[in-house]
Amino acid sequence: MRCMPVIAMQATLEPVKITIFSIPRIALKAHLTELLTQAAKAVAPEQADLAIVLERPKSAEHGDFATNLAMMLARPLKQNPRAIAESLINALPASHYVAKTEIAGAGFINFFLSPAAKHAVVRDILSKGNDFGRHSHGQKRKVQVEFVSANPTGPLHVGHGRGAAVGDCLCRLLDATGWDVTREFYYNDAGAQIDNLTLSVQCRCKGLTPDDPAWPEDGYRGDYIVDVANAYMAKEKIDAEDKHVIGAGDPDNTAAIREFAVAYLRREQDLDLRAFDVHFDVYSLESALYTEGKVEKTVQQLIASGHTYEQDDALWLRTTKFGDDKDRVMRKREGGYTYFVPDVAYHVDKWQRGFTRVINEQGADHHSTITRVRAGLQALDIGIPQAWPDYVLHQMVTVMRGGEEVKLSKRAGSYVTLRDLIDEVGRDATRYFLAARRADSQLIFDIDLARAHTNDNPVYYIQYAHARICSVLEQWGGDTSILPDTALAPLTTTHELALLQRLAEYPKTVETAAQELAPHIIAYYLKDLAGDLHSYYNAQQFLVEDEAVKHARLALVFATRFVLQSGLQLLGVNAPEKM
RNA sequence: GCGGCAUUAGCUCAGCUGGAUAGAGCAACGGCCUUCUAAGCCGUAGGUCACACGUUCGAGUCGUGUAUGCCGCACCA
Repeated sequence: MRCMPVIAMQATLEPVKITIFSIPRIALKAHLTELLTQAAKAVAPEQADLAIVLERPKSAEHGDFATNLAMMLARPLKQNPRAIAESLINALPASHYVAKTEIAGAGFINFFLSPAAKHAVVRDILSKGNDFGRHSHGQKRKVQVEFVSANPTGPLHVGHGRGAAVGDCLCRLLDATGWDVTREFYYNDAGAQIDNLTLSVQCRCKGLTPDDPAWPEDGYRGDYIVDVANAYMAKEKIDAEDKHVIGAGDPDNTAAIREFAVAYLRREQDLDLRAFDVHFDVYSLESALYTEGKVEKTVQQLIASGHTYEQDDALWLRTTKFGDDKDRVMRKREGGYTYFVPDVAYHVDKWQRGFTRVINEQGADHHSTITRVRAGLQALDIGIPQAWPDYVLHQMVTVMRGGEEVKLSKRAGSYVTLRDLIDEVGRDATRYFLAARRADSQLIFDIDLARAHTNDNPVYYIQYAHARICSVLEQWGGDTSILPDTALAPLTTTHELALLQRLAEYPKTVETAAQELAPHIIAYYLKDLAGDLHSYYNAQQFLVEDEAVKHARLALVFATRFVLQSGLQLLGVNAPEKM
């Protein structure tokens, strides 16, 4: 059958009568590592410090765990790897958890776990419920995640949507791994873009259109500007997050227009985010950094640090000392500060609030700010680490509809907004599609696919797996509280073993996704898990006559349901009980 | 020109600290509903992992170079 593997059976296999309540995957791995360490000590005492690597083979034929230890020892021992592998296996202590070992390929040692070891994960899940897969590695340390941070100059577009989906999932992942997460949104409500917004609204108030010769060159041309202008002229009341503004109705009152327009658009963005089920703990305003004197204070400290200089009537920061390719202007010739100055002040504020870990999720088109902000923080010399804060950058989103690209252009106003997507394809599908790709690769959002209620659509595929389980449990009608104590010995088919294996990988998957700040790993895992469930479902009946078999299978799918729920929750996607 | 990201099946994309025969989904073709929801399953076909060198037992993965695409390179944000 298999191409010439040397099978070495363990001397003692029998007494698996031992009760295994819960063997986390990691403990199993540690157990095998210990066995190998002892074997290595016997075979190659000189190489005792060699790190033992155990990995999960891609193919089930290669067992549940494999090690390349024999290959690593081949060179120092000057022996054939397969011969070394045989010696290692002979020196391996017996274990209840190991059913079989074999040598394969160039000298891999494959481990096949006993059924009891594989079943353990079901008990583990059913005792922990939705907590299965959660870790406490974060030790309740504080982490702040800043994301979206759109300028209040227009509705959120798809790019912001990607930031919202990815950022929110990051928060959920960090929370699941034991961090104390603060979600923060930074509004750039000061500066030139807001002046431009104010001017654009004012022009609309006065009846100008973008086609008019008097229309400002960089003015915002979108129709939403008309809405803002109309609301202002109609003296509407805006209830924003932290203040209430009433339109003055006077086209010449620039200050009033500015305040109204910003409040109006902030409210719009808040509503969009709420519809996306994304919520923030803290909203920070750029304007507040000015009014509270934090910008000025930072500037004074930078000057005091000696890293600034005056040239051409402007104030410069010597960012080249901190890895930038050229120095940057801090205070412009006409007096105002450039954007990165309040941004540095903002990050000083974050640091002083005690966030030793900060993650900024933003579009890759803002990449250049990273060096500048970090340089400013380093120049202050207040003990901030060089690589602080962390950044997660997402690449551009291209929206496709009917096989054609829908162009994004904020200034032109003809772009797909986040709200458009939510309305058209639904919240779940939008969130899934925007979070299911690696952040640093460009994303093509296919509206037609996302809104398809067919098996093409991975969102429904996953949700359907969950709904199927719920349906089975409902038809069974029994009390699920008996399932955690069910004997699992009847679970022996390849479908069942595959599902058990997948479930056991969940905690590691969550940990990896959190560590790498990569929510898409969860999305892919869920697709695979749903696939295992669907295959199982089609291959075998769960509600069978034999009570022992039925209960064992129900325990397995019940456990699967918890993991599907937990994973979907990490993505912020619903787990419907019926579809 | 400089910097960042990318390049894997016809299309959209995975591929964990280097490991065994590179994987899904869609599209194509062929099967499965008197049985727990066919929003599902099973099978077939589809590849010079952009290219070239290098590192080593072993490279899609690491290094250097080249090509192509996107993004950035303001006294905008």
